[in-house]
Amino acid sequence: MTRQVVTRFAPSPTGDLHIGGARTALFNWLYARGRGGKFLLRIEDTDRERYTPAAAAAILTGLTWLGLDWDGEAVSQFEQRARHAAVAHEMLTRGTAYKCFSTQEEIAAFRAAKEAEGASYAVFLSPWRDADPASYPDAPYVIRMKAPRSGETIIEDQVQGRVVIRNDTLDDMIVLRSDGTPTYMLAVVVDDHDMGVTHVIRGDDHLNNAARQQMVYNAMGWGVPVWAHIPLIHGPDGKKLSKRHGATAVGEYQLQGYPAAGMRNYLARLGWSHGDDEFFTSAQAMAWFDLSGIGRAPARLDFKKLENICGQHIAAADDAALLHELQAYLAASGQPALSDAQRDRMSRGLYCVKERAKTFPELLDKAHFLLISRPVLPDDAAAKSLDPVSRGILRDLTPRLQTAQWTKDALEVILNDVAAAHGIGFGKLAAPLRAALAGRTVTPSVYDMMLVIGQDETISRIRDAAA
RNA sequence: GGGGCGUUCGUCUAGGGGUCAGGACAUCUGUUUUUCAGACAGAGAACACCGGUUCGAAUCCGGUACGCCCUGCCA
Repeated sequence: MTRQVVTRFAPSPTGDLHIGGARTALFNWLYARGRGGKFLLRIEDTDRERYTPAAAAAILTGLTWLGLDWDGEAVSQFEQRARHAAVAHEMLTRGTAYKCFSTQEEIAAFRAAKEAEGASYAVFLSPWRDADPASYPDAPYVIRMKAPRSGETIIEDQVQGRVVIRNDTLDDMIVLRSDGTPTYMLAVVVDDHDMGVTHVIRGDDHLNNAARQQMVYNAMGWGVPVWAHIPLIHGPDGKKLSKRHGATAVGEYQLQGYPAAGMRNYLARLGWSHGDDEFFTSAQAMAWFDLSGIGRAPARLDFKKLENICGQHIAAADDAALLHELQAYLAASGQPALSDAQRDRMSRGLYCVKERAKTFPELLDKAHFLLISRPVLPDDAAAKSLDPVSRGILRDLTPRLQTAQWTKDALEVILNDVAAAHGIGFGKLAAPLRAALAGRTVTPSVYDMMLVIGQDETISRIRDAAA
């Protein structure tokens, strides 16, 4: 019988949700959700000096915006510290860990001595590893894992393959500090075990750590989870992602108006592939996602591709859902909400603007003609199309429009007639009409605009411009 | 220093002994005898390097270079 899949995302709350972390969360989410499993969240907040509640909240906000829902309550690693300490002491009684009374000065001296012998670096070998408890001083101590000194530790990684690490390159890592608090290496293992995590999918910066952690599983006699270490994301220049590359926090993407579905699609495709599929829904991604599709090389962020994918998602979105997300964007970015009238027009006109927008700001810009109210103020370029001759043509147009049937076919006949009557091509008529209707030179089709804003508004706007 | 991982068009990637090395984004060039925007069509563009195994290597092996990660009483 196969166990239910349980994955987790375990960020440390040191700031906003990082784009790389977001992708790690996405992979875990996709893997669990695609298999009817559970996706858990744990905040690695054991470092109290760096912990801030605001940072922890920012991570939840980021995940929520991305649409990555987790099962149950987010677990606080810090709150499990008593359990961690208990496990460290159990390792002591099992003989898989020992008390080490070496001070940091002694450790530094040990290394200095080794370096003097020629080694530029040496793993610390504690003199207390096999010491008689009777010789223990009454002094602070740490608990170190009694790691195997020879042989090798093998990580069967679903992404990296079989990774072999010689045990003599690893030291007896500390599992419990002298103040009684657990270290990360102990805490992750205990928490993952306690939470029933079956698959650990995380950044490959943890690949080496996996060997140490596997030793803890073994020391406690626990089953080892399935490992999958995914490569990190780099900036467009191939260097490690940093503030210098612009947006690194998912919150920034939200503020820039990228749709969440597009973000998920783009992020999923970064480092993972399903043949040549580029554009897909989250439901498809869940069905397709598998560890075997993850690559081993780090990927770079490509904003052009992100935009392209987002544009496809906006174009394919259901109008009502799109309008809803657009309003959420407005609220999140601190912009004024849509009035009832604007929302009404938007829902009628979305069809002719959504195919040309890659982000929400762009969508808003393309929808300018249906957001504004009279009088329409033409921008400089549009004003040039409204010369005296063109205004005369627009004046000839209005009577025809007043008696027109408000359908595309009927309007097409009228516009062509008027253009012909003035001996000009359709384009020459469309330009001033566009300027009158939208005050812009770049707009949806003039027919769509007339249909969406309606007969009265169309005629009024033309009259305003022709006056 | 030691250890681990990586390297296919500019970018994301497919491909895992025999392929004209495929797709997507981006770029360039065309087309669009009624619309700015765009849409469409086409083109250029890659197996890091050096050896080895093999009839045959982008694919397997070794090395080099470069990059990243780990090497904390951080996570």
